[in-house]
Amino acid sequence: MRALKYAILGLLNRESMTGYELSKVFNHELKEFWYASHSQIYPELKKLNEEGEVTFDVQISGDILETKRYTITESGRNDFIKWLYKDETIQKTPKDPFRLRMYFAHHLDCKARIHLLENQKMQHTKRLNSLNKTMEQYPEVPNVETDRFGDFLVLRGAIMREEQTINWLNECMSYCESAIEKI
Amino acid sequence: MRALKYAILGLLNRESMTGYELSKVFNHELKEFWYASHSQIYPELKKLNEEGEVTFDVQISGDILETKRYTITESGRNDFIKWLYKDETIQKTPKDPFRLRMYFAHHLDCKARIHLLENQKMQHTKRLNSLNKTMEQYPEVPNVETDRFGDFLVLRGAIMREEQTINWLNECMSYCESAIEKI
DNA sequence: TCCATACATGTCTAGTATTACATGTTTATT
DNA sequence: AATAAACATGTAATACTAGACATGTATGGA
Repeated sequence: MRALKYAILGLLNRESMTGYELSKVFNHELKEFWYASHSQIYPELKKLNEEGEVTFDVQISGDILETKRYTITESGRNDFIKWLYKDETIQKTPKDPFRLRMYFAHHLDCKARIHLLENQKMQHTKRLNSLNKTMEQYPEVPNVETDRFGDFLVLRGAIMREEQTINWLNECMSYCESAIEKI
Repeated sequence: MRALKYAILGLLNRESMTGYELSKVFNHELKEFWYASHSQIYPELKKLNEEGEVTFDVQISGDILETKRYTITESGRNDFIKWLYKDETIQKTPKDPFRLRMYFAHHLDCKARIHLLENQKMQHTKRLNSLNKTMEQYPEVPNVETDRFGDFLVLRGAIMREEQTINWLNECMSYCESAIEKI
């Protein structure tokens, strides 16, 4: 599948970047649907270069610090566009360790369960707030032809995902609470 | 983290099972939040046995076919319960290759984009229908003390997740369609 | 001038996961 | 009697990912 390959090609297709810059993008703008650490990015760039998908120029920052600025090649661009059009089977539902825990939750007393749920809710709420903050940059739907449109779509998706998760957590808590009241 | 370890221990804590049976559970009941293929399960069972978390009895099905029925040990049960109570940091948002694709979608014309979105929607709708079918087994919320309660919670979560995904796909399509109308 | 933070690039190891390889039995249907 | 599908258990090769290890430069503030 090599999703990382296409993620990198897609970004380089916007503009030439260094490995370090790619790394920052993965851990900020893209982090709601893809991410990679520098220990994955540097080897992948090396491989893409060997495959002729990207080239690089060595530049000097300051006095001696070398940086490699990578640029997508024609072949890389073709591969990227081909990948973009591919219809795909939906992925398996992603693994979720918290849901695994809740699946076995009847071994916990209700209080412990609610505590775990509250903890999750707090963290998801934090994430949602931060996403909503980012959304303020988009007072209206960006033009479909710009790359800001893609940003906007996945940001909307991330917000909806967090809201839905919080709804689920609330529902779980209310079930547990109504069980306590029955006693 | 070893989530697979605890998933297996949790299931064996319900009842003794063979590797083959575990494999079926992972690919059916648990598949909305965890899964594993037999090539992961058999080595993990071997390891858990070496660690003293599970024991097994060899049984004969039919004339000569040997099957190993695994049982959780006291130590395994303790480890499992300890894991169950652990508060945890929420995981990173799961990677999603389709959202990655949508992020770069402005390179696609609107028709192609809608086609991809429709394809996703169809598949998620199918999954949602099948989940709703499963939900028919639960005409009411099961008792909190039973393991059916956990089943029910994660099933509700899976349904909400699919509904939300479909909402997002619809929203994406409507943005694309309104862009076509403008022309 | 010192120090902290950010910039910048890489490798290595361990853990996790997927797919293919490999083998054989049992049961139900035709 | 033949065949297909399900039962049953494993290993090997490959891929992916995270975290630690390793090294050094540049910049801005105290």
